[in-house]
This record gives sequence, structure tokens and C-alpha cells, in this order.
Amino acid sequence: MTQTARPLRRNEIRQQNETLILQAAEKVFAEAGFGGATMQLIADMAGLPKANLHYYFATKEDLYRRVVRNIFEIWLHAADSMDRAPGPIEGIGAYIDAKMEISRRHPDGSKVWASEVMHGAPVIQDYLETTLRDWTTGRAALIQRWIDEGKMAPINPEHLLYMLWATTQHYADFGHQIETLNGGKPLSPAQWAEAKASVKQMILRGIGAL
Amino acid sequence: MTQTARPLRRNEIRQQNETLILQAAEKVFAEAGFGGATMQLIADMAGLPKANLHYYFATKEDLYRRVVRNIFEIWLHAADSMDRAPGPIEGIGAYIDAKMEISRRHPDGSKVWASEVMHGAPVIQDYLETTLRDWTTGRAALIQRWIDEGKMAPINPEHLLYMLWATTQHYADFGHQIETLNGGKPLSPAQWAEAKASVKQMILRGIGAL
DNA sequence: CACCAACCTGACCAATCGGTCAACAAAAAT
DNA sequence: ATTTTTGTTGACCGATTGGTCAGGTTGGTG
Repeated sequence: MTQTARPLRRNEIRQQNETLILQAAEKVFAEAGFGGATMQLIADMAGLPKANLHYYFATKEDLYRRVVRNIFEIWLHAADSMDRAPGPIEGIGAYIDAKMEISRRHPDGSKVWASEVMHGAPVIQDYLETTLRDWTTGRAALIQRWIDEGKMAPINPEHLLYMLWATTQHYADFGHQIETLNGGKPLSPAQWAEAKASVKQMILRGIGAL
Repeated sequence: MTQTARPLRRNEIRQQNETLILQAAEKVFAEAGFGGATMQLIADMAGLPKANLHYYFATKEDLYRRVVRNIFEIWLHAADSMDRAPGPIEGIGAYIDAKMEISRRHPDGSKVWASEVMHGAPVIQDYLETTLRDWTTGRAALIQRWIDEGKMAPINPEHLLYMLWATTQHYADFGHQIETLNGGKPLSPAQWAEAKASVKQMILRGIGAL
């Protein structure tokens, strides 16, 4: 006999349904893009009537904005390990590990972000100009410090950051292509480990840190 | 007095309008995605009535398919320089140059391709499984040969190819983000040259070819 | 010149979209 | 127990979508 479900309290209902909708939305936005996604599709995937979505999120754009912000937050935290590192081997190595792990576990979020930026960042332009810009200049300064201390080769820090972003996110955004080239099967845990190791090895040697 | 336009011949009309529509479509698909793009928008950008688009391209999907194929063709040709190279420095260096130049001159095409793959390649899956797979295994073998000849460090060839694709296409797909971080201005010719040099330096050193 | 095939397009249509709303159910507050 | 707030939903709406089509125009051909 299954236990009869305890009636939910107000806070629980709200939070449960919001995360349920957000998860469904992330998936649908990733698969169809903002323009191709429909509230009906998201509702079906969440198992709720469409009108219920509009009770929690006023418009499609509001819902989309929340999804994009969630991913951005995750990425910002991924760089924490970079700051507390004595040098590029540990710092950039840990950053690659963290970002590869995100590509593996949140591929949909990564795709939504990529799609948003590709279309001119219509809803998160202010984030790019404030939070992301500050973040970037900060890390560029950190990299420059490592260069000045002789811990790595003299390299344009911004282009290094672009390479880190591009390479790690590629495994999420182009996961379908990689899967197809892998015989139609997703990367196994061992293959993920090899991907991580390959990326780390090439980049760390590429910046003269090895 | 402007010269009165000579009446166009049949072949010219067809070809002229098709390329006009394809160019407009590439731009609109890149900016709005497949789902967000509308035939009306493409028609306006091409300066033709919507019904005329359907005369040359039966459906929106047909038009989209043609756009995607065009980009794919361009990318395939970019690798020609890689084959005729004696080693990785010339071969991979030339490939990076070619792909960076494509990112610079065909950013819209690159975005359409990225969007297509991100959404599960609904219209070019067969190309991925045939042409692209053959291409990839061929180049991976070429890289492996270079490794065996001691011309570069032992590296997983597939992950190297992924890094090449990711890094070069990033400058097209995430061009808006790069532009924002560049103070809101597009990369200058000098900055593009530095981007190219940085990418080449990091990757060629990363694979132990320098 | 007459004729045909290719080209052009305003008007139209069924389908679908994001979003609204009135009526109702359930939980919390009084 | 009654009232109030919060959550739920089927039915509906105006707007927009991809696509059609009849009727007209234009270039090639004999």
C-alpha cells in the first residue's frame, strides 16, 4: 500500500510547481529555441495545464528569463576554484574540470545560454555588460599576474578565456554532433574522463604551464 | 541619368532571386532561429512579397535546408589546405586560419549551423552520419600519422578536432558576447589578427608541434 | 505576331500562438 | 464556521503563422 500523500503546504506547492515548470522549460527551450518553444509544450512536459503556467509566470519571456539566469548563476560559481589557486596548473585545471562537469550535467542550460547569446542576448544584455564584464576583467588580471610571475607563457588572457569557454561548452552545445560521431552513443564515463584529460593537457601545455 | 536596367534573362532572374532569398534567410535564421524566423521577415529583408518566396522555395523547411547545406559546403572546403601539408604546423595552422576567416566572413551561417546541431540536427542528421563522419575519421587518421611520425605529441585526434571547431566557431557564434566584452565594438582587423595568432599559438603549442 | 511557359503577387485560409478570464477548489486566517 | 487568500483550469480571444491560389505580367519561341 502506498502511503497517502500528505496535503501540501502553500510554500511547498509554489516552490514545487515553479521548479517543475523551470525544468520543463529549460528542456523545451534547449530543444526548440525561444521562438520554437510553445507554452503548451512546456505545460505538457511539466504535466500541468497551460493556464497554470501563466499563473506562476506571467509571460513566456518571464519564464525564459528565469531559465537563462539560472544557468548564468551556475557558471559564475564554477570559477570560484580558480581564484584560490596558486598557479595556472591548479587554477585553470580546476576551472576546466568544473566547466566540463557542467557541460555534462546541465547540457540543456548551456544550450539555452548559447542560443540566447547567438541571437544577440535580447534579455541578458545587461548581465553581459555588468556582471560578466567585471568577472572577465578580474580573471584576465589574475591570468596576467601568473604571466608576470613566470608561471605561464605570455598569452592574451581574453583569448585564453574564450578558448576555455568555447572548448568546454562545445561538449554540451554540440553534444549531439559528438554523439553522432561516437557511433550514435553518448560519451561513456571513461570517454568523458578522456575528454577532460585531453582538454586539460592541450590547454595547459598550450599556455606553457606544463 | 542612370542607365536603364537591361531586362533580365530567365536564368538570371531565377539565380538572382534565389541567392537574394538565401542571403536574407541566412540572416533571419541566424538572428531568430528556425522557430522565431518568419517567411514575412525573410521576404521583407529580401525586398520581395512573401508569396514570391514560396514560388522559389516550397516550404520554410526547404529554404532552411538549403541555407544549412550552403554552410556545410563552405566548411568542407576549408579543410583542403590541411591535406596538402607536410606536418601539423602548416596543416593545422592553415586550417585554423581558414576557419577563423570563415567565422569572420560568414558569422550568420555559422550560427545557423550551431543552432541546427544544438536542436538535434533535425534536417542534416544524414549529413552528420555520412559526410561529416567520413571527413572526421579521415582527418583523425591524418593527425594520427603525424603523431606516429613524431611531429606532434600523442593526443586524442578527435578531441583535438573538437577543440579546433569549438575555438574557431566561437568567434562567430559568440561574436555578440565578444563584442560586448570588447567595449561594444566589433573586433578590429588588428584584433582579429591577434585572435588568430593567439589561437594558433595556444593550439600548436598545446599539441607539442612548436 | 501569337502562343506558351515561367514569373509574380494581393487576397485569402485553416491552424496555432501567447495570453485572458470567470468559475471553482482548497488551504489559511479570522 | 465563515471569510479571505491562494491555487486550478476549461473555454475562449485576437493576432500571427505557413501556405494556397486565381489571375495577371513578362520573357522566350516559332
